[in-house]
Amino acid sequence: MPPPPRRATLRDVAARAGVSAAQASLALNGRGRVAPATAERIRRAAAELDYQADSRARQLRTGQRSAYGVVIRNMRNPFFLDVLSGMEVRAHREGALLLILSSDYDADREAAALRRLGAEGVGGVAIAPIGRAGRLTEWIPRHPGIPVVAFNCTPDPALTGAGGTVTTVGPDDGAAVSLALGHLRERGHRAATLVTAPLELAADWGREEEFHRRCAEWGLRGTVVRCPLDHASVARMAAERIGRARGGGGHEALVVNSDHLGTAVYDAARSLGLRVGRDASVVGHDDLPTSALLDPGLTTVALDRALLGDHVMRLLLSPGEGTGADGVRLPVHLVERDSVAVLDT
Amino acid sequence: MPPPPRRATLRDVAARAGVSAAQASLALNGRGRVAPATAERIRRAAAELDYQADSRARQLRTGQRSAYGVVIRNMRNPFFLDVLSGMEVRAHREGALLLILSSDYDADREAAALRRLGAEGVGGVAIAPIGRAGRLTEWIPRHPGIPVVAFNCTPDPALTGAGGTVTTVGPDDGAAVSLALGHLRERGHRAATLVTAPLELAADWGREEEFHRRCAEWGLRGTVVRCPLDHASVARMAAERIGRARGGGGHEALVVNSDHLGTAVYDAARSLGLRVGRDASVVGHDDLPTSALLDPGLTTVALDRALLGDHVMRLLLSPGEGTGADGVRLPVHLVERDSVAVLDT
DNA sequence: ACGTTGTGATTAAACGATTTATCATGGGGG
DNA sequence: CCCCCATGATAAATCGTTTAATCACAACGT
Repeated sequence: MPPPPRRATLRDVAARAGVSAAQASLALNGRGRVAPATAERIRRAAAELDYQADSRARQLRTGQRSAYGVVIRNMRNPFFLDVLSGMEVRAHREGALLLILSSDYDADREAAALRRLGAEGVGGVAIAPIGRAGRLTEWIPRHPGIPVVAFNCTPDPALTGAGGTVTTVGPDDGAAVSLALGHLRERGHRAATLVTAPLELAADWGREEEFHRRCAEWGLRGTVVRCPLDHASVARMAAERIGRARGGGGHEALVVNSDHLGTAVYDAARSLGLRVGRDASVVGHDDLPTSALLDPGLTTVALDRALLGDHVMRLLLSPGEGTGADGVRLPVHLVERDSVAVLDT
Repeated sequence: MPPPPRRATLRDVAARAGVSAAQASLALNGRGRVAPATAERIRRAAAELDYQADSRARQLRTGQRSAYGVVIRNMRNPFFLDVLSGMEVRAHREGALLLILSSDYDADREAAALRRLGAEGVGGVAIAPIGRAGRLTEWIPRHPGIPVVAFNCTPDPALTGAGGTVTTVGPDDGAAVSLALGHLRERGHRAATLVTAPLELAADWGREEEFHRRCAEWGLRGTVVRCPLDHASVARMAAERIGRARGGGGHEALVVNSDHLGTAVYDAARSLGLRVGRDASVVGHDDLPTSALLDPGLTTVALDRALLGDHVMRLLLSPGEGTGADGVRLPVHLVERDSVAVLDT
């Protein structure tokens, strides 16, 4: 009986070609001095055995790395899918692999994921961090030379100062806020509410600062409310605020950081027997596929998600290339639909 | 100047604990005979250095594998996102990692992805195959002992017979077709059209066979049309068919294999100035988030996508456990909305 | 006093690839 | 005739880990 078949190894190829393993390696990588005839024999042997170098062994020896880690906040948000897709396209072009983990908005899981990726010998880590800097600041100096790209968050000096090559890429927070607030202002609004995550989870505090600045500049009454970013919590919070505003003869205009939460606001309005775009206003973020289909359509601040993914991957593959101190800020645009009421002043 | 910092290695830990690398390894893995005091010293050293065993080296030595490959058809379909999410949850519980690649409906890319995963030393491969069996049949015998789970496709004898541990998990095609056709029949339809991918891409031919069987059984006029499964092609095809049916005084009822394509039918109807659910009918598959928001709501055959992912991952981790010859068929249910017209006969 | 047993530690070999140093051989030039 | 060099091939070290084989040493029984 033949031995149980196993994947062909370099020795097998060498043996079949009647040559040493060293020659086989050199020939297949086209590196050393190998007689043309021998090289050909080796290549044929490799082809016949369908030889493929064990990537683990190779990487162990050479120290090079071809897998890249991606830590996202959760796997159910279509937003990430498009980002991943953008990353995948470029990764495929460069022969890189993507290891995908979810932190699930949990700091411990995030830390565990990072540890794991470190052990796995990954060539870089793209992460949508939760909270400000967090455990990432500890990880970075312990993994020197491994580029980190933080995406979808505000550039954090604590991070870039941690020693490694850290780049941040995300939407241009300033522009996003301006767009949302500008739109509200144009439609006659004098007040706006920014809905953001609890302090320990929020990674886009830049947007918040920008919000205050703009409100001051434009004389809007700006409020920031922190709220767990799940559907139920946001719906509850929105219902409460919309109700209160209406009671006082006012009008609640919410700016939420995802279209997912926009729909929560719709539900809140509906539960109050009110209609978004008339009795209350929302501006979302991301322009998800569902947003155009809502009734009324959700006005939202959008960016090219695949482009975001592409940038992330590019920065992972050639770190720090052509980026300023505060990373890459991607252009955003407003998708104007009907979720913002026109107020006559 | 101190040497450039690198990740701590087992030797470093051993050195710091004043002991040999072997003892360090044994102590950290709790395997051999090591004095309690020494073990403690080693553990402390490891903790101080934040040591984490290099997974590549370990796997090279032990032959164990902890990464699993996932080859999906394309990354932009939210369907896969939920499947991935389901996989990720279980993978995380078992300490497994997910390597995600996209075949992009291209046989060569699929083959390349498989080769790559083989070289990467994955512990198993989950794949949503394109076409019937395809290159997968060559890959399997060359990678003995590596479980393969084909998902979202009809069980293929060519695959299960290829030597390895191959399991198929997907929706119960029979039930899905029955549900769709049954619904049409209840609403007075006497004819139905199944839209499916071109032969070389279709992985769910079982559904087609079932379609014919049911149509015969229920006396429906069943047509199968093959069509590239992108929005434009389906829209064109649908417009053509709907127009023709109407011209002949009939009514076109399409069964499409994804809600993505359902929206293409909506567009086709709209371009003809017609309304789905009245002038033409569609039954989709998957119940995507957008489907409920369409106007009229898209009637669709759905399954629990996270459960699918969970099954896939479970079968990857403990191959062949409690599964019959034709794999796991998941229950499906009909989400009844308004995209199917009621015909009075 | 001496072999036995057992404990705790070390040495060394492996995993599969890459790469440096070494070696054999034959031809050409002095 | 001898030396040197180019060419093509090989042996051996290495990456970081695990693990089988070995070893040092003390305690113990007879």
